[in-house]
Amino acid sequence: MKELEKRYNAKEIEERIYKNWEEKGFFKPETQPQKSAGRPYVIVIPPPNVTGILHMGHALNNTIQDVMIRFNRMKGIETLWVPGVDHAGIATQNVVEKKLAKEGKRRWDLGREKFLEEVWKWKKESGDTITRQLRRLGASCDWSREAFTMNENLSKAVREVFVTLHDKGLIYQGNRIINWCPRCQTALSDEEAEHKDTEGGLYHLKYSVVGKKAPFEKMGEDHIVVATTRPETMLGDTAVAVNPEDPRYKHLIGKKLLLPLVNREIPVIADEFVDPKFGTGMVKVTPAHDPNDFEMGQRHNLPQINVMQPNGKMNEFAGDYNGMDRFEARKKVIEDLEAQGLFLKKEKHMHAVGQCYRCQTVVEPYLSKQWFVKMKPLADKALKEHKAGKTVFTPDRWTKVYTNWLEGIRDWCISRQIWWGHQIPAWYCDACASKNQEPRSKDQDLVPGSCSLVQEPIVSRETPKNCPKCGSDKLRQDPDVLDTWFSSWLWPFSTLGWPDKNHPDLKKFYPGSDLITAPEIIFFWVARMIMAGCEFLGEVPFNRIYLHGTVRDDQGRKMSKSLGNSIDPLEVIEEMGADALRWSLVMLSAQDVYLSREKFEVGRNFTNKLWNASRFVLMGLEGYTEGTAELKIDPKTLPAAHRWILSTLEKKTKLIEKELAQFGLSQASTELYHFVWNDFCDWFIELAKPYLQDEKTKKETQAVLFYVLEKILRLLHPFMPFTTEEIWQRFRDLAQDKDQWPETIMHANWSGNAMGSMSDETAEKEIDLLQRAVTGFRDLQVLQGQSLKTMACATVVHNPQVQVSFERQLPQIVKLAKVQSISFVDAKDMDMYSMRAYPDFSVLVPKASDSQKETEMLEKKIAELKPWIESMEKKLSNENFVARAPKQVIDGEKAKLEDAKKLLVSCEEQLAKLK
RNA sequence: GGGCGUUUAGCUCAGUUGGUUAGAGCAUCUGCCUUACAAGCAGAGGGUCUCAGGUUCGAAUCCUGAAACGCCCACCA
Repeated sequence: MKELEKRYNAKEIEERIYKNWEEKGFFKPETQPQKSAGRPYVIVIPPPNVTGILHMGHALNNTIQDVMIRFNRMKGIETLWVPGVDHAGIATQNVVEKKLAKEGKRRWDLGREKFLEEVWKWKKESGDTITRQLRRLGASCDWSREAFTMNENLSKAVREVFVTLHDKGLIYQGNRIINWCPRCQTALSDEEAEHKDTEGGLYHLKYSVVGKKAPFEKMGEDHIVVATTRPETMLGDTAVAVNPEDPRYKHLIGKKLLLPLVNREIPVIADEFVDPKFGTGMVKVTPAHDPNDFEMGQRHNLPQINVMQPNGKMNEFAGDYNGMDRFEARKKVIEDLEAQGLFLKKEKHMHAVGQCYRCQTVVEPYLSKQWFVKMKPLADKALKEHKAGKTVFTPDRWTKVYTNWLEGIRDWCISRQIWWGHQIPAWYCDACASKNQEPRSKDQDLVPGSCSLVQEPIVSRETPKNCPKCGSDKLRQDPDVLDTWFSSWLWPFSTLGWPDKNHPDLKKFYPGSDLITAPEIIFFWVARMIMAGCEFLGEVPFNRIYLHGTVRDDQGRKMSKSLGNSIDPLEVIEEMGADALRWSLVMLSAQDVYLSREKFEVGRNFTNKLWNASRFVLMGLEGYTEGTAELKIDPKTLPAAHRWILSTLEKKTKLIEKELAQFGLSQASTELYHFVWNDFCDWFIELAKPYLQDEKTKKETQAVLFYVLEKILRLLHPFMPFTTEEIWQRFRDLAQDKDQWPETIMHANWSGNAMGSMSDETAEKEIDLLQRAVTGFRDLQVLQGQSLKTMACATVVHNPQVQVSFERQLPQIVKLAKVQSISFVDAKDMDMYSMRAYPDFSVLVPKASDSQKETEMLEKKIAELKPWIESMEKKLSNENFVARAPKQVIDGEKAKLEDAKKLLVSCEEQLAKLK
């Protein structure tokens, strides 16, 4: 037998073990030896960005998934965890653009094709990083099924979905106000604009009534005042609106105003939207730069004047401000208005400003032509499935977040003006375009956007060669690409071979079981996946959704690179091992995880504890040749300590299984922690030592140690796969029935093969008594500042039944309490001793020379007991209590009261004698 | 403006459908290198369960209200 090394070498062991697992194909469902007949357990990974690196959020998310996967695999359920990465359109493009910027180049300098080559090159170089890091974490994904959103098949799925929805009329093009990121220069969906409360200004501007000039005399007569947060957009104003019922301004409706700086005449219109109570009750209307104004513009048939370029600089319609950045223009507009006496004031104003979720740039509500998905019909299907109980959220509170969003769903803007992604499968015919050269209206010229052709596009699964109308081969594909999430929302089935409806993986593994992810992406991803599943497969893609906490730093801030507060999981792995990282994360994951470096010590210390306990057990097994996965001894013949640990093992196993079945990972790990550390290491190993010395009990003790620790390894394996595998292999080497043991602990049954019940209440009571007695003696020794190794101690026991147990455990108590001997004495002799009292018994040690401490101790105890007894008596004499409380509670309280009274009497007697 | 969450020991958090003197880890203090483990062992101290009402025989737990902090959503310029 190989002995375990004195120190656990995480790095060496973990790398070696993972390599072996993967090479042997242990992660594939196909190689799993024991499989039950039911449905398989399937998880799809939330695909990390292809160029990303592993951060703590990933570490937590993937640890949880791996625990669930390994747990189910060991339960004998066929298990598949599909891994993969996301092309992450904007994010990846930004990374590559930044790289180019260092060489002083922009993407347009290269052109589309060259640029995409660069991105693919970058993907090749860094694309493996994240999956390599997931392996380091121990993730037991089936890498043979690794997917990538830009793979051939996934791209095919994207086209299939686009065309299907288009044919159903659920995908359409529209001129709308969307969120525009001037830095990324693309449209964003509503979800991609993060609203952040910002203190800005509310600027009050004066517009003159046509024919009047500053200085003005009366507001509402010769001029009006509008309030705006973005004064530079006034250059695109095409009206001013008032509420039709507002008596102050009724007379102005239909009058013309002179828009300053650009000197355009604009009408005063009446619209219900205007809230008379806000600002001045007059609203400047800029249909091309504000969603509300856009709506109003539609209602009143107002022109839309776009005054901004896609990069956030003003355009030629902004007159003198052409070429100026929007924020610069904001300042200049105010300065110029002030010079003309048209700037009234600036008020401080808190409002939510949208920011690009990829680069934090302030987004601009911007009018452009984009592709949209009509979401209502999809959302309705998902809601129907939810009402049928098909989507269960844990924790439950997220359910409402999910359904509320679906109920108020808005159309999804899916086109992006970037290059990295799935190009939209829509084509325009240049020949047709030039033939029916419709004169484009002025309005349309004012609307930028890359797909602003008037022509109806050809939407097709296959790239068309010729125009179906005129036969020309001069087809141009829509330059836009699809939102990254447009491929992600197909993930649960595109990774399983869809749109091939007969793909064996799809047939076998769809729908999946659980989705495990962070709540931040409920809308982006979770809800959309469910909608896609319902729409295209007619079935929700997973039944349970577990949303775990967010990883934060110890001040509660989100971990992020820019804040510099992130802890690199790989550094932790390097330093303490993946198991330590995993264990710590799981234990902390009851809710949001607040991290600091020291928090990982729990995991490090625990792996170390397990390692050392195993070392001890394996050393103690020297010469033992009867190790088997099953206990071949009748538990009834064993000493109480042995029966107790077996009983406790069984109890805890059930408890942990229950927790894991309902995503109680943190609770399960805490139970395990205490079982292994306190019950097994602190008590059982210590109790077992003398039995190992004795030839008569040696073998049975070895058998129990072997059995229990081997089961502990199985229970722990989902959480700390590496350490448990390493140790388990040593047990396997030792096992007599080696052929009964699978090649890896991954394939061993999680709770061991079912045996007769080990539950043993008598043993549990006996060991509980032993523990309290030992603790009592230890406590007294410390209190008295003396070792009792050479002293005879004593005990007083009232209950004859307890007396029997006590006698049986006496040698163990002597040993563990480190006292010379223990004898039973009469209560009347108690004054010769110091005492620690318990309900059933008292432990006594010879008195210290000074009785000072002794008196204090007794007085304290009495002071504690008296009020308690009083309140308990009151409680028990309460008729209502006796009438309504359950019998067990009453009996328990009564027994406890009796014990306390006895105790009080003996304490008082002793105190009297002392004095 | 809506919705949600949190508030328990110095710190981080558990606390299962209300029920036997409220628990753990870290930190602190005391004593130990006891041949598995000093990343350890054995002990100790430390809590008006945010506040105010209510329901109940009984509340950290249920209800109402308040405060503080945090998160999500929202087109009031």
